[in-house]
Amino acid sequence: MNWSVMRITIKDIAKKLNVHHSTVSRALRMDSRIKHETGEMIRKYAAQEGYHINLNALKLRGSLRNVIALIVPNINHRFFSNIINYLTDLANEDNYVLSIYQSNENFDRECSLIEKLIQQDVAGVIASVSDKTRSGEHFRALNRVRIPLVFFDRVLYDVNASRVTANNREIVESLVSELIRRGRKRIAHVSGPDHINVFGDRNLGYKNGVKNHGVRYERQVIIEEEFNLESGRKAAMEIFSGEVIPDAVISTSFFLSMGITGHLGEKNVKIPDEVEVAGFGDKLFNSLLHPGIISVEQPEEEMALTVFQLLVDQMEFEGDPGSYEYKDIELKSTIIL
Amino acid sequence: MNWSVMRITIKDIAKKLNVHHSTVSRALRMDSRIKHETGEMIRKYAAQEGYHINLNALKLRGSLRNVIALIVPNINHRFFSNIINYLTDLANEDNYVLSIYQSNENFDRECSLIEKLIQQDVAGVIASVSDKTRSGEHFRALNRVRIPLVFFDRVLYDVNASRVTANNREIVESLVSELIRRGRKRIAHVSGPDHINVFGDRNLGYKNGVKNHGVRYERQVIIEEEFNLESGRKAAMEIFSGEVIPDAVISTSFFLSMGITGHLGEKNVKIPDEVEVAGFGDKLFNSLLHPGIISVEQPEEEMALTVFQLLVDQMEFEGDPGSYEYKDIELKSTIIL
DNA sequence: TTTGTAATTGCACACGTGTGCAATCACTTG
DNA sequence: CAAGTGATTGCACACGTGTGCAATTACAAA
Repeated sequence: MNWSVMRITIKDIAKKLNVHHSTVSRALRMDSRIKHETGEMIRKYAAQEGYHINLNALKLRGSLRNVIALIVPNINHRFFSNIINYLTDLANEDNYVLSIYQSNENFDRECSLIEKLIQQDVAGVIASVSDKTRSGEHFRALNRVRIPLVFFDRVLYDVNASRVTANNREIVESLVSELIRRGRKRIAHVSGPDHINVFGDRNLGYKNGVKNHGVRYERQVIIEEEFNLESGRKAAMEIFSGEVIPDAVISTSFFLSMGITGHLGEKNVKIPDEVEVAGFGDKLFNSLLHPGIISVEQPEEEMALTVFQLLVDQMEFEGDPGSYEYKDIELKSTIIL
Repeated sequence: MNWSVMRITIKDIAKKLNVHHSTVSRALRMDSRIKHETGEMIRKYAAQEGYHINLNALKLRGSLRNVIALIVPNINHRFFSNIINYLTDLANEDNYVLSIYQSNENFDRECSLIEKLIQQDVAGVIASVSDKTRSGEHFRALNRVRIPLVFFDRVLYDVNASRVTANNREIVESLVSELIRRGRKRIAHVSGPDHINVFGDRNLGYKNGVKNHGVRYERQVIIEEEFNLESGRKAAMEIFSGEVIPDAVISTSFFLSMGITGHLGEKNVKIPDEVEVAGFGDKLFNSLLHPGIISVEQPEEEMALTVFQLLVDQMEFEGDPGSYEYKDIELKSTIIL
């Protein structure tokens, strides 16, 4: 549709009504300097002709920056889609438009997305990085052009940005304690690679946990591939194939939990009697899957709120750029029994 | 961060290197008319200074339209997030950027989103409307400014647009047949209001189905509020409270199914022996919830592909605007036993 | 009527980029 | 050396909007 009939502009309106385009501009913006009568005539004509202001012109002039970009690894994930829900509401309340992008756990796409955001001159960026991302070099481009940036959940530490995370290490330590309190002796852990802070922290929490309680048994399976039913099943098979099998499993993701409980179900292992399963992932789905499952509820709403406030704080900061103090905030998750 | 250090532009580069900005522009675009040596010097300097092209300027000139906007009612929904996954890939392959927006089932937000998209002059719009939307008046604004539009799933018929839907009526008819084939005599239906095509079609399919088979029993509960566990529970309570209770239930949404099976579970009703449950919703989650559940699998990937092709077709159409033939395409869902 | 003042509108420029055309330059050929 | 030719670069304008300032108009007071 390149023939795209030229959209009507203030100049077109001005020409028709024999006024200057600046007069039209003022009339539409309800500038008090325009005679009421003239203004009404212009506004009426504009409405009748279906005039739409051109935001690209405003953005070019630098008089409009109303886009907040959100980059998530995968929309198809309760945690992220819940965060998105909260953020859209918050952005709308403050008259921002939230543009949502997903990297699809693809590093190159993350890079090109960032470049595109810079080129568009967005007002701010909120990001949770892909699981392939190991360095923040590409995000530093945002620093250079002074676009405010807030990481959440999966964060990077080699970039100037505020960060909001959950207390992943701590909560897994607590999970271990809780399981031990319940009499479990052999707790296994199915998680992701250390280079992603979320998993690294949880892995650390697991190790600390078993160490704190002087437990000998330690069994951790790191899933490098995608988290899905299949990888969860494979992990479960691996864990439960040896001679000494665990009596509890902590899983780092909903889909892994699914795979694990699926495998156990096939083997007729009773949950939670024989093996207790605890995991991250949506409370609702966890409880639907298995009433007995212990789940970690992440502070999603609070996280969205905090992220948004930090971003706005940065966007509205007026002082010397170098003097802005980025913040690292850790929120508390909850264990749902 | 209003102090936002002025981004470097081609004019800045031109000034530093004592050339005209048009020369810089050409050099960066690898125009062959620029002497190789000059070009290299310019590109080197630009890279070193961290130059980023300003897309807003390009968009203003009209020489760039690379944004496809996607409006969904709710991202927090497997069907939509799956579609989003497919669409992002497709858009990326064709060098479009997919900007995702959610109306949150809010009519006003849908309106203002559309207005914003027009103001930004996006290349095309893909939409699935909110459940509050009854008229397409606000979408017709896209027609007026000639922005290509494709509806999917929840569509409107009073707007010039292509439409891609699943065979909702037909598949529910088939569901009814299948249930009857399995010996069920009293099939209930839990669904949404008629004014949304998706539900209207399914409701019709249900009615046709029972009529086709000469079944006397007909029980349909229309949920006007949000679809969630609670509304599903309430519907189940309503259906199973009377004297004559059904031996099968068809549910129109995953969360409703959840609520229904939850209620039946509490009453110790055996699924699928005593009551068979069939429903729309993600195959994966349905089967996780209850192995015995019958689920309708919608052709998500095919739908995304079709939608995208129709949009591209429209965007690339060069003929007389009035002569473009919008298409209505119905895809086939599958019943998973 | 004249002057002064307030109300109203017009003018010119800026934002960053690309492009048709003219101008300059270098170099070859006669 | 002059002219012709091709390579290279500069110039001016356009895209749509907003704003400081100047210019014009209208109206009231003297």
